Amino acid sequence: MTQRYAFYESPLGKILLTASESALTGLHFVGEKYYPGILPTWQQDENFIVIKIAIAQLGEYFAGQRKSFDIPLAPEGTEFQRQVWNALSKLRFGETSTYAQLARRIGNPKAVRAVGAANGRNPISIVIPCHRIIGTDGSLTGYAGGLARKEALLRLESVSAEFRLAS
Amino acid sequence: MTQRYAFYESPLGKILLTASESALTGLHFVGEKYYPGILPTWQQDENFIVIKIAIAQLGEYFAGQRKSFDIPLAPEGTEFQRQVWNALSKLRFGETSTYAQLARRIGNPKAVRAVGAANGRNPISIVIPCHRIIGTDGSLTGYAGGLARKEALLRLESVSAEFRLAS
DNA sequence: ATATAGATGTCCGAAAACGGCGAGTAGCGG
DNA sequence: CCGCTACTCGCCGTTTTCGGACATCTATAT
Repeated sequence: MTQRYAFYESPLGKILLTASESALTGLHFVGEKYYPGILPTWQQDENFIVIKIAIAQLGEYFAGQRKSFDIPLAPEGTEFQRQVWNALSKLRFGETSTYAQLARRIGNPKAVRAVGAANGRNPISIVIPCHRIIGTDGSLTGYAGGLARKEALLRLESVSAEFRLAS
Repeated sequence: MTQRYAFYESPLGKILLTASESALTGLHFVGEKYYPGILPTWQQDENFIVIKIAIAQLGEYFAGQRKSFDIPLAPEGTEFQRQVWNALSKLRFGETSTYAQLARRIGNPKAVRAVGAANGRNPISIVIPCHRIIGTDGSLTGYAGGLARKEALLRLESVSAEFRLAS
């Protein structure tokens, strides 16, 4: 399957975006744990419509001026993984939840660790907000892009949220 | 057919060399799996020209000072076996390949096991470098003279190869 | 002719190892 | 006691590993 891709320089590091014919399929920090790399058959195209939209909305997001994304998504994964990612997508800007809650939400309350794994394999970071999931005890526990980025994202969202409440 | 023969004491054990009128026909470790033995009609002669050359070049090879042999060869075997041995001879010092690759090389990609068998029946060890063939997964899998000798030969060549690169 | 064995490689299923967790317990200091 | 940390153990989907069953082609022995 041929894919288009482009890079975006975010405040947290270079990001690789990949897209199929009609939807976003990947969003990874360059060099992160599950960084997919680029296949020779893919073509670079920062003007492809889906990618263009994504980059624009990411810019607004990092500027604190966007609280939800509106991009067609097509994450590839197993049935279970898509369930998790679906539930993830329902979390709003600034909201956090726990692995256990997420497991309950998908009706599989004991699959806590499996949820953690699926969370880690989220192919579309930020847009599918896997960074909003923390441990029951409040610790960050893990992030494919590194804990520093997870903390930064959460701070960005909490600051903006507080700002919204205060204003 | 009358044959001349002689023994050579190598670092890896005693070797029997046999020659026809004008070419080398055999090179076996004494006691190895397909060791041919000696017929009463053959005559021992370590000064026969072909044998003399072979012994000299073997000495240089084991000393790490020779990377290819220049001896007239006359291995006896079926059409298929000679194809395999021919392909084998094109492998250079330090190079390794797999049974599958060798099968492809002779245009008979599915005859992997047959290639293995033909490989094992190689009558002129070392000079026809059947020891340079390993399994696709990297395992040594087998050698008529015993795996220990195969490993020793490969190590000798790889060490020398590295030395060659480093110098 | 026919059957069998061999210095392989591929495929498929079972089994084990591995994680971005949580709950429960046991030990420590205050 | 209370709070904290460190540890063990159960849970569940995914990934990796491992083992056995074939496919396939010669050469050799019946």
